[in-house]
Parts: sequence; structure tokens; C-alpha cells
Amino acid sequence: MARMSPDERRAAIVAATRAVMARRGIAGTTVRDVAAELGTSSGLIHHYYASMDELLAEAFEQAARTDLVEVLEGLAQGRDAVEKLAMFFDTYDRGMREGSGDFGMQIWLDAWAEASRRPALRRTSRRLNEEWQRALAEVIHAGVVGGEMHCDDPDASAWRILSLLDGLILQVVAHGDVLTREQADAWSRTAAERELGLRPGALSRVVAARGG
Amino acid sequence: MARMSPDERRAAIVAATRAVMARRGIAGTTVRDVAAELGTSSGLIHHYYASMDELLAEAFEQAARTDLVEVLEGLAQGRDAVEKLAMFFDTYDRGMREGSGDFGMQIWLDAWAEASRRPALRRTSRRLNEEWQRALAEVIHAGVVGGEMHCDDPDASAWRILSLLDGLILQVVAHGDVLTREQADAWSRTAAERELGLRPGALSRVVAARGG
DNA sequence: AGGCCTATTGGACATCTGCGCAATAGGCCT
DNA sequence: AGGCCTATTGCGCAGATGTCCAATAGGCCT
Repeated sequence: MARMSPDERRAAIVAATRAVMARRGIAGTTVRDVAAELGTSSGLIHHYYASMDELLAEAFEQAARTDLVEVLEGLAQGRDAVEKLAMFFDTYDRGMREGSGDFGMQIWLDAWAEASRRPALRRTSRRLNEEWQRALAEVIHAGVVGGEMHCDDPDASAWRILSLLDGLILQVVAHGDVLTREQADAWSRTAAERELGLRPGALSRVVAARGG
Repeated sequence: MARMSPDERRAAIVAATRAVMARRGIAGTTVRDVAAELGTSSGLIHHYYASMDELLAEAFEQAARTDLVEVLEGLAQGRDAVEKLAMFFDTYDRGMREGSGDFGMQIWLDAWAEASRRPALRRTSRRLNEEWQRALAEVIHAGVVGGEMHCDDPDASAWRILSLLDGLILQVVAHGDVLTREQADAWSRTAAERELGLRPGALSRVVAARGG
């Protein structure tokens, strides 16, 4: 393989790790998988990362941060609170499908399960979840102030909307077709509309066209 | 080790597996761990269970079913649909707090994460989740027929109520005190009240007194 | 060109995994 | 007592995993 600068190589390794993680989950990602994905030797990975744990933590951190940034960018595109919230669902739904039919969401199930046993992973997972909730809560708060939404406790509503979304998607990812992605998506939007006193359909998909 | 009847031995193996699972998690439970816990050889486990996946699924099934039965018994105590639903939350919350025996919510996080990698576990996890949902849906359906509740789609509502509960509890278990159990409990009841057109507080705790 | 630093290789190594198998032994039958 | 069924043993096998290391080679210096 072509010789790279340390910075480039580290970035390439983490990118490959994220790709494997999206396919196999955190627990299912091995050094050899990453090396194969990268087209290099396994020894090279250890030349840059002292341990596999360190690499996995770094890759999860970056993957989670990327998702968050994507959501925040989605929010920014909305012109009012309702549209921002609809964009939130759009982005979440899009981000959930990584690659063709595979769920990038699996890494979150792994992270949540491993959180109680791996302190570094727990801190990252928790911090990211809190940031998602905070972003949601801010939109809701703005919506209430602007008179678009009705809500006594934006903080609690944000947690409810986020947790329902997580809970529904969890069923899709873990159990296959017990629920469809479309149901999880539509039902969570419906629940959010009720939660915030919006008319039914107010949070329907903003971008109808979607690339596959 | 003393010779046992097949039924006794199978029960002993599953009990040992549950004990190890509670300590190490589902993914961290190995044949040799179970054998050591039981004080026997590893070969014996395979004499009774064709694969580790099968054993883990059986142990998880038993642990999870214990809690399901508890919830169903709670439901049976309610005199009408609203009271049954309130009892549902009571029992869920109690099982969460007391962590009766070796079973906590953590095992569900493990199951959901491992489901994509272990077919038998996925089937078991999925079936139990569906049973929870079905029990809830039946109560809601009865409540609608009896005029206590309003709901267009009891099936969808059941999934939403259950998934919100899962999603909130997930935060508590995985991330510690980002949310409190009290918040998860209260918020999910509130959401269910709205979902089913009940007056606020209709699903408040039935049994106020509780030992600590 | 020659030298030196280090990115990169490819495999060795120890450990752990699930699983299978031949041998052993416990206990119920006649 | 003797026989037979099978619960139980203990080890071995093949594969996977993280980690390490000596050897190789790419490319920037003087």
C-alpha cells in the first residue's frame, strides 16, 4: 500500500473502522476486518493504535459526532421551529440507513449495551445523547416562544420524542420486520405532533425525493 | 459431579447461565464460564444444548419471561382497562427498581445488541417483545370497546407506549443519572394518557406505598 | 548517489472460542 | 451380581482474535 503521512493514515484507519462498524457493529469489528477494508496489513493498525479498544472508541466517537453534526445541519435548514423539527426526523431517518439497507444504528445498540461496562464508551454515548436532546429541546423552546407549538416542559418533551424514536428504531434494527422503518418514522412524527399540539401531518417528510 | 436427571440438569445449566449472564452480560458468557459456575465440565453443556446460541436464548427467555409473567399478573389485578394499564406501569417500574433475582434491564440492552449476530436470540427477543406489545394492545382494545379510552389503532399505540418506555429506561440504564427512574416512569405514563385520550393523572401509580 | 528514518509488511504467538469424541463411571434394571 | 444405558469427563481440534516483531521498502534528507 502507498506510504501515507501519519495523519492521513490515522484518518484512513478510523474511516475504515467506521465502515466495518456500520456493517458488523462495535463488538463485531476486528483488526483484520479493518485491515481488509483498508487493503493493508493488520500490523499497520497497531502501528498507529496501541489497542483495539482505543481504535473502537475513537471510531465510535467520530461516527456519533458525524451523525450529530448532520442533524444539527438539518435543523439549521428549517425556517421555523416546525420545519426544523421535521428536518430533524428527515435527517434521523436518512442517517439510519447507511449503505444499501444496512443500519448504521446498530452501533448505537452496541454502545448502549456496552456503556455500563466500558467507561469511555459510556461517557461518549451519554454526551452525544444529551446533545441530541438539547438540540431538540432548543427547537421546541423556540417553537413555544414563537407560538408555533404548545409545551409545558420542552426538556421532557425532547426526551420523550428522542426516546420514542430510539425505542421504535431499536425494534426495527434488532428484530427485523416486526416493525418497518416507515412505521417507526411515521409513528414517531405523529407522536411528536401530539406532544407539541401540532396539527396531524405538520411534521411530514420535508424532502419527498430520496436517493437510493 | 453428581449424576442428575436430564430435566434437573437442564434446569441447573440454565440457572448457571443466568447467573453468569447477570455478571458478564450475554455476549460475555462462554461455555467454560457456565461449566465453571456449575462445577462441571464444558462437554456436559453440549450434551444438553446443541449450541451456545441456543443455551443463551433459553436462559434469556427464562429470565425475560419471569418479568413478563409478573407484568401479566399485574394486569390481571386491574378491574378495568385504565387500572390494568396503570398496574402495567407499576409492575414494570417495580421490576426495574428491585431487580428481583438476577434480572435487570441491562440484559435487554445486551439482547437487542446481540440480536443481529445470534439468530436464536433474535427470535426469542423478538417474540417476547411482541408478547409485551400484544398484552398492552389487548388492554387498550378492551379499553376502547368499554369506552374508557380513545384510540384509532391499539396496535400502533401499544408499540408507541412500549417503545417510549424502552427508550427512556435505556437512557437510565446505559447512561446513569442523565434521567432518573422517576422521570422515565412519570413521563411514560403521561405520554400514555395522551396517547389514549385519558385525563392527566389517570395512570398515576396505583400502589403508593413501597418498601425500600 | 548514498544514508537514514519510518511506514508497511506478513506472519508468529498465545489465548480464547464453540464444539466433538472416545473413555469413564453412576445407577437402575433383571 | 451382572449388564446396560447414559450422564459425565477431559482433552483435542479448528478457527478467530489481539498483539508483537523482525524484515522490507518508500521517500525525504545531505
